[in-house]
Amino acid sequence: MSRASRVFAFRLDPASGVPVYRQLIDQVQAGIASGSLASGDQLPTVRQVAVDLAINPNTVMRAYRELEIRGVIDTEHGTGTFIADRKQPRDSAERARQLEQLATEFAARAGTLGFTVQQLIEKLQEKGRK
Amino acid sequence: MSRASRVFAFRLDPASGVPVYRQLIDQVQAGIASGSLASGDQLPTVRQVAVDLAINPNTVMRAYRELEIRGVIDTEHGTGTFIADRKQPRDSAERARQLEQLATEFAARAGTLGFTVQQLIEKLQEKGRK
Amino acid sequence: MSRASRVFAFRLDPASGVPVYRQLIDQVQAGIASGSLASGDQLPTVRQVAVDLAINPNTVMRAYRELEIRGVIDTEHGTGTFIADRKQPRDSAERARQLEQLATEFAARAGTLGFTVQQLIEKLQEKGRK
Amino acid sequence: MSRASRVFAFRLDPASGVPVYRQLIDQVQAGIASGSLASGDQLPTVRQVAVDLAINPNTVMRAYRELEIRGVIDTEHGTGTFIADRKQPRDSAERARQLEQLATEFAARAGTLGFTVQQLIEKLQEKGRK
DNA sequence: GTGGTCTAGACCACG
DNA sequence: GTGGTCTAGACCACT
Repeated sequence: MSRASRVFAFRLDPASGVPVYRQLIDQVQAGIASGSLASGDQLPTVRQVAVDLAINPNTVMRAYRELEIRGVIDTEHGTGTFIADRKQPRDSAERARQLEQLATEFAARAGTLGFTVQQLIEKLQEKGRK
Repeated sequence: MSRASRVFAFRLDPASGVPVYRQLIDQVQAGIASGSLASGDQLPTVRQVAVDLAINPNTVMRAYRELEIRGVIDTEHGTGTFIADRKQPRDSAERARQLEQLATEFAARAGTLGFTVQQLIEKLQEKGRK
Repeated sequence: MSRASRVFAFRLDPASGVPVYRQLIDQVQAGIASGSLASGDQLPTVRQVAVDLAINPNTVMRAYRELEIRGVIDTEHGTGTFIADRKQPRDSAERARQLEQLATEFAARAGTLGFTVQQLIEKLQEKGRK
Repeated sequence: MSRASRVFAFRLDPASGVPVYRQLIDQVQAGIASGSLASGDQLPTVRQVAVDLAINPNTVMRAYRELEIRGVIDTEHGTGTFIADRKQPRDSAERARQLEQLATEFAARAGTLGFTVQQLIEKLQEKGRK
């Protein structure tokens, strides 16, 4: 299987209460974190996503635009939308603190919803394999 | 420790994009599913929740109202709000959805901060060992 | 005249070819740079701007949203939109370079359009006084 | 130095939000207004501009076409593109608009970078003295 | 009454 | 064909 044939696909959860554009943003960011999206990869076109998910193109564009403002993607007018080069990380002490905080909050949220940390780790690993 | 002294506490995640009232509803349902809330348990008052979380009482009221409509809680005027007797089916599909959503959200936030999912998993495992 | 009575007003130039939402963004940023907008100042409401300029509220919201993503303004749901606290500047060498570059580009653009730098300085001073 | 050897060069500002074809049109008009372009002067070819600015020839063609429609330039098939004979009224309103727009844009960019308009003015004056 | 999300659909800009 | 801007209008969330 060639890498180029891999297609990034969005999925919506209409029951989640999370706004559609936000789900799209989260999935791109999660794709980058899990390694399924890398710098230079092309995202599906605005219209393609709109058709696939049966949503309005404007909603897709809004998500892509916000990702562009944040520097996560580059859009090239008339060409397509691509994952941007990762900007260099900040100082490492600050980063270690951020990771610690994220993990702590994650564990707390899991507990609140009645899941064990182990269950969540497994779910994360599953996402990484996809 | 008496059961009645157990305090159910809500937590909000402003970064999640999930509407506040929806987070409240989810946490009550999750508490029931996980066993930390059982029939007859009292929920904190609308005012108490509003003060604790620094949100508008109307928002809390709306969440409680929707839970009452669903038959999840009983509101006894002048007394308080309690988990209803009615058996709640442990909606496993709903719980799977919440787990999925939580994992996606944190993978996305890891990506936003420039971490990989693998780094997050390692941090969580490290915390689990402590 | 009390400071609080000062009202920030947008103006559109329909002949400029610059997208409306972009004109709004630029005017907020210019207002901050010129000192006519400061941290905590409230911007006119989305609907008010839409009515004043006879444009669609969505266009205004788009401008405000982009400013919020960039950290220039804070929006408080149900309350209004406010100029955010200035985030601390970066290291001074980098900043001096940026200012130098901006001034150089400014002078070049002025020349291309057939204006003298002096004319532009006067226009900038005029904007600062408003 | 012969007059014909003078080269008219376009400059693009990708940060301005102004459409490319519009920037080209403005610069020709400004060149005429400021006297750096006069009747009979030849403009660079469509291909040359496209290569220099790394833009699509169609974009250049569209700008030239619009200028021709306005009577600002004459396109002589197989020969080149020239500033038209017809007297161009020095449209002072249009030039005032451009000056205003330029000042607003740079004030906005100063604000984005965390500078005040006053700082920008001082830098410009400093450059002017050199 | 404040901002927020989404749809439908038109028209523009760029390659 | 790609992305971009704007309008009109509905319905939701929060104070």
